[in-house]
Amino acid sequence: MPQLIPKVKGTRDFYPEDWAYQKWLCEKFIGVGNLFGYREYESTILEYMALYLGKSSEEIVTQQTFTLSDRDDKQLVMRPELTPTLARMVAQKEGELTFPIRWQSYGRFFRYERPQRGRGRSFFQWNIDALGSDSYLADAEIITIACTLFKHLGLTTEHATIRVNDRQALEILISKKLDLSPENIKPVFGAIDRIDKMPEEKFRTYLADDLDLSSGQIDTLYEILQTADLTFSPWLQSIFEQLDKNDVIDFVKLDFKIVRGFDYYTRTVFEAWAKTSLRRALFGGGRYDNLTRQVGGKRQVPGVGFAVGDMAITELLKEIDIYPQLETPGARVFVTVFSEDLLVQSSSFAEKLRQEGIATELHLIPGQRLDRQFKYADRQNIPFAAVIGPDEVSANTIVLKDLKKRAQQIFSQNDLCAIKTTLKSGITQA
RNA sequence: GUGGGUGUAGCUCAGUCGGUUAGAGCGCCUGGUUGUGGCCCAGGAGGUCGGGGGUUCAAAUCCCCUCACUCACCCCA
Repeated sequence: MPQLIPKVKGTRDFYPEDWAYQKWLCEKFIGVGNLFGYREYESTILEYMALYLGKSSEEIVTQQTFTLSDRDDKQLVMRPELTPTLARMVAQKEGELTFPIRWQSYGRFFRYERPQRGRGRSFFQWNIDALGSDSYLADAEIITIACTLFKHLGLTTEHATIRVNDRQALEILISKKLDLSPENIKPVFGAIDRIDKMPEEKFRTYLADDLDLSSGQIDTLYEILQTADLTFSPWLQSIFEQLDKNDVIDFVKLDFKIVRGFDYYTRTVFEAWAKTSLRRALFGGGRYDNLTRQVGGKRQVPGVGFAVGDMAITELLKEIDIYPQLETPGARVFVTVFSEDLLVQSSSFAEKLRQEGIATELHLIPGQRLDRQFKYADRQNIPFAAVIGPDEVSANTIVLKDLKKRAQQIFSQNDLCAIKTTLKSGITQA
């Protein structure tokens, strides 16, 4: 006996009921995008490594990609994210696109990480981006879309929050107040999002020893981070005012500790976090104003967008108990086969129903008893069963049974009109 | 990548100071009822106890390795 070959670590199988959920989730995403006029697109899953080097997050590219070589020894990567691909697609056609463009995409992505709750190696991600506008309005629209997604999924400000920051303004503020040169600012930035993850003493030692900051600079840094308000960034102020007008401001707050690891973000950055025990970012995004040029485009096309993975958001829906109960669409009618010599009657009746557009299953196991056939139909959640036995054949009728209501009725085989009506309304009288 | 936990039937799990042929509930199959599914009754199938190695007269049980899952860290969707 051959061994059962396991599925690849960190990947998932989607059985019909699982897939029904995935489709539901996808439709929620795309539906929100459509509401704002975003068009769908898709691209390749395989990309060249060069597309990501120096632009994306270094850890993701060097340690968390599935890589392979093609037969010409070119290094290929299973896409870990979509934004560089989008930038390439835009750069390729920068002369013919009408800006601003609003695009969205839903697809599969791969990261070689340790699988965990809300994190796998193969996952789905919804990306939504606006390119060609350098106005704060584009950022406000993108964040509004994120909040609308929350609302459409049934999530409130109790469940999730979006933390927003302005990387550029914070950089200017810190380099000025700490008197740091541009090359010294990056490591300090990298350390900022770790401030809550270690005790203050330890963090101060780390800043002093590893980043060579004086105690005065460290005090100033603490002071800046603890007195966060919007005055440092007129840009963010405009965005927040617009979010207030869009009635989504309650989902959003300023947070200096959000800097994000992706190198291409230039200005606005944001992350959504669950407020429950789930310690996972639900989505993240920001403004990337130089990315098309970094992938070889001639023009600067400013962009802003974000990406939502399916796994963390699914864990959240489960945790707060709003994971939807969905039915997998199957047949409306199960046509039983009374005996093998009457198979032809049943199969031609089944075909007649299908020609009327009614989803119909014909019994497939020869010689099985009628009670088993009913049991099968019941378990499959098929609402109606049809019987054509010797009595029906001689009278040219069928028996149609409503399995939910446990009632049945006799119809002429030719009276498809009445049968169709009954299949919609159900059988009330036994 | 680092550190914990778990792995026994299709599912949920009992069973370890090592000791006959490894158990339960649910599910599944067959029959009771050869023209009717949710209940009931009777019977049945299904496990190399995750895999490999070791200790022992004897291993699901003890030891080592490995794999899978899982939680925390890291990072992030």
